[in-house]
Amino acid sequence: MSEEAIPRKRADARRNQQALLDAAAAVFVRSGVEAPVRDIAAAAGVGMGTIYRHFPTRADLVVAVYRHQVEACAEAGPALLAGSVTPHAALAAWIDLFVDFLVTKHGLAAALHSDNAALHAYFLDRLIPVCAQLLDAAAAAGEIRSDVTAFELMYGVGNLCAGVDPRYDARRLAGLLVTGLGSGSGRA
Amino acid sequence: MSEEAIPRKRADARRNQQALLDAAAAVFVRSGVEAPVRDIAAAAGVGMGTIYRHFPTRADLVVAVYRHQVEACAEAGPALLAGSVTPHAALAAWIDLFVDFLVTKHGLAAALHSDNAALHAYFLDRLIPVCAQLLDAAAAAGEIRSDVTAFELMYGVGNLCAGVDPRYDARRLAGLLVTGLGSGSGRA
DNA sequence: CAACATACGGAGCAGTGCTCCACTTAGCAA
DNA sequence: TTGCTAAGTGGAGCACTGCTCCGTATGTTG
Repeated sequence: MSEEAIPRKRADARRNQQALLDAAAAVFVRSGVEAPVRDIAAAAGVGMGTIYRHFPTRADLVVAVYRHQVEACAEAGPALLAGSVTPHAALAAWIDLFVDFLVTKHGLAAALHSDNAALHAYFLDRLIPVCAQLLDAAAAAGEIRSDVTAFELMYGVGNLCAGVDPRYDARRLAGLLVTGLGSGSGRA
Repeated sequence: MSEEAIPRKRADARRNQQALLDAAAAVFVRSGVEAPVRDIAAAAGVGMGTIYRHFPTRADLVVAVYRHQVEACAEAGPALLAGSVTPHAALAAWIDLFVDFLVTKHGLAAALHSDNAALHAYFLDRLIPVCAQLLDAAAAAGEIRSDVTAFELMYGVGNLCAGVDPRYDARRLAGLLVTGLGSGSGRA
C-alpha cells in the first residue's frame, strides 16, 4: 500500500543519490565534514545542481551520511542501561560511545556549531531523549545531581569533542564531566 | 638607548592602528570575532591594505584587542591562589573568570578552534602556566587527581565555551569539570 | 619648500556556498 | 521502434569571503 504512495524516482536519480552518499562519506573522511561542495559533487561525478536537489542543505547531506551511526548510538542507550551495574555507569559508557562517534568524524563536532543549526538540531533531537533517560535513571538512583539537563550535557560533550590536538583527549574530559555529575550527590 | 632602536612610526600610521583597534573592538561586539575584515576596515575608516599592514593575520588583531583582558585573567591566578581557602576553590574561581571572559566575547571560543592556530597558541601560552600553577597547588594539597594537564583543562574549558544557546550555561558545565577533577581524590 | 621614504586604499584574485535555467534523458504510450 | 514529456542534470554565474599588490597620497626631514 505504501508502494504506490512513494512515486518511484527515476533510476538515474536514485543512482546519483547513492553515488553522492558514497562520495560524501569518502570525502568527509579525507577532507573533513567541511569539505567544499564542489569536491563532493566532483567525487560523485555529478554537477552542483544535483547535489543541492537531493540534499537541499549541507546539513541534509551530513545527516544522511551519518544517520545510521546516530541511530546506533541512540539505540545503544537503553541497551546500556539494561546491561550496566548502575545507571551512572551506563551514562558514562553511553557518553563514551557518543564521544567516540564524534571524534572519529574529522571536524563533525566543530561543524555542529559554526554554521549548521539544522545539523545540530538533528543530533540533539535524536540523542537528547536517550540522554535524558539515562540521566533520569541515574538521578532516580540518587547517583547524580539532577540540576543538569540532557540538553546541557549533550551540548557540552559535543563542544568538548571539537578539539583535534593530539595532547587533548576528549574522552577523558567528557569522563570528567560525568564524574563531576556524580559528585553532586555526595558533596558539601 | 632603546629610544632610537624603535624608529617612531609616522603619526598617521599610529593613528590608524589605534582606530583599527577601537573599530575592531566595536565590530567584534556587534558582529562577533569572525566579522568580515572589510567591515572592520570600513568601521575604522581605512582600506583593506592598512589593516593587513598593521595586523598581518586576523589573529594578531584579535590578540591585540583582547590582550589586556587576557593579561588580567593571567594575573588573577596567583591572586586567587593567595586569597582562597583552598587551591581547589581558587582553581574553580579562576576557571569561572576565564569562562566569563570567553562567553562575553561573542564567538571568541569558536574562533579559537576553527581557523586561528596562532590565536589559540597565544591564549594557551599565556594562560596554561597560570592554570598549571593552580592545578599543581590543588594536586599538592591532595584535593584533585593529578592526571589531567593544564593544557587539557584549558582546552576543554575553551571548548565548553563555544556554545551560544540560551539553555546552555558554559559556566555550569565548566564547574562540573572542575568538580569532576576533585572527585578523583576520593573516588573508587 | 622640496624630495623621498612611509603608509594608504581599494581593485583584483582565488576560493567559498548556493541558485537558476537551458538542456538532456529516462520512462512510457502508441 | 519511435516520439513525447516531465523529471533530472550540470555548470555558469552571483554574492560573499580572505588576502595581495602596487600606483598614489602624505608625513617627515633637511
